[in-house]
Amino acid sequence: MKRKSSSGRQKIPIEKIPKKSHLQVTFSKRRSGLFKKASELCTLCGVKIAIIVFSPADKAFSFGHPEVESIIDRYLNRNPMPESGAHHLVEAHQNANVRDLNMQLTQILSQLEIERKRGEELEHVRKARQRQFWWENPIEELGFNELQQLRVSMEELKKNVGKMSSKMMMEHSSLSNNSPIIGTHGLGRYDAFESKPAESSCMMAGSPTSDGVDGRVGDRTAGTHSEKKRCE
Amino acid sequence: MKRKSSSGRQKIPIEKIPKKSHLQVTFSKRRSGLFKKASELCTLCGVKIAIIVFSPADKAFSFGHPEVESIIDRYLNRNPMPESGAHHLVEAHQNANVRDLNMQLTQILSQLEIERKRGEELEHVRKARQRQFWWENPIEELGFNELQQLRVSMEELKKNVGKMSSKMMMEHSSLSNNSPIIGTHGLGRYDAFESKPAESSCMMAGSPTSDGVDGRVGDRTAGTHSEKKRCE
DNA sequence: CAAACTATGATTAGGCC
DNA sequence: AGGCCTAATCATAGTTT
Repeated sequence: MKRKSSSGRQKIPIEKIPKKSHLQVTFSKRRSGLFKKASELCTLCGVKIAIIVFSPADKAFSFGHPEVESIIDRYLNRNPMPESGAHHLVEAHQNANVRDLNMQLTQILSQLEIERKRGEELEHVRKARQRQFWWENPIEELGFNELQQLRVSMEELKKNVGKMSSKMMMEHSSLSNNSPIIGTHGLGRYDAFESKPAESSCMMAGSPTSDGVDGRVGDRTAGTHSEKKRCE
Repeated sequence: MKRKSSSGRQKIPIEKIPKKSHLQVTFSKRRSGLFKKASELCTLCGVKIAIIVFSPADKAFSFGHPEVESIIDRYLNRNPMPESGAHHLVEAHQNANVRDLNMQLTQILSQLEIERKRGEELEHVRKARQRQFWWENPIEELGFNELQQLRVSMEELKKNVGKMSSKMMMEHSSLSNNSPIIGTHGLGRYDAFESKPAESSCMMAGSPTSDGVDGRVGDRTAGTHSEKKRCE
């Protein structure tokens, strides 16, 4: 095996990177980092930010929340009065595509953030639950009433999972290639008790590699609570 | 002596900070961090960057190398010609992509919501199970497994969408450039920002600045503000 | 060779002064 | 606002594909 696979992050002097390829990589990474920071600042403090970057190859990269143009506009004429120039509508429409794109992107990013939090919350619940499972000490007393109730609950749950999984498969098959998500082999039957035949279509491929949640150090923001609702 | 003068840096969720004073501090710190990052990116890669931030109190802070205005100008000056047919196609394509992304995201969100509900149900079941005896009911385990698998799948999907989203951002960002303009402007001569933050290129605009307000007026239509974006 | 992943240490920022 | 102390996050080099 290897023991010391890398020397870790090195300090580099803040001066122009001579090596072109290296520069390109650094540029990409740092640009994303910058945009990410900006986005965080946006949501944390609820402020408006616009960033324009001209790459070494003179490409324009921009980040804007809510939109680059409105912020620029406000900056240029520090006159935050409602715009009345109707004659600019034509021009505005011409750029509508780009602006709309930006806006949608902003929304998507924000939604993604929310979704990520949800996922983490779920995982937390799952882990806690798992722990409980292990810890659990069987009690010999069991009321028939409660057992039946539990049974009903499980049936419901199973049904729901089945429905969901088939739905997911449907939607996924419409997706593209690089989604090694749900396999196509059925797990056969797990209808250990009264089950509807309809749900035999529920099949999940266990992908053991995808549980890298704990392995990744960065990128995960552990939301602790946040019961928030979506904005339609 | 001191034992543990602080608990160290804590993780905070990326949502709007409710406490006003805290928000102000965070804003200041992160803003300088952002500007510093930008300056490093400037120096390292020799690129032009302009950042405009409107503080919670609506003050304008800006960072620019070489100057905000020139960069803004360049950014704005590169899209007055709509009749290039090729661009139209590209934009349409990207819009389609984004729409598609949005659609998928919506689906994911709704699925996630369902999953969350199931999670709650599971929690309920778990609580019940704590009191009950369970050894003869394998169905529960199966259901749990399925749910786990579902979660894994969702995570995969989420990652996928995240990647796509980022890719879209990159593509979109680089879209707005298509005309090679002047690139020679003697950048790369400013050395370490970190030693002296008060360089000429970094200016915090407070209030006066009179600022000739060059002819750049208007050109904005959608004045959507952040009020409606988030539901807190 | 570029993209992706990992290990690791530099850097940032949250909680307190 | 200005530091200190840490933990969280990030950037980088090395490695892999």
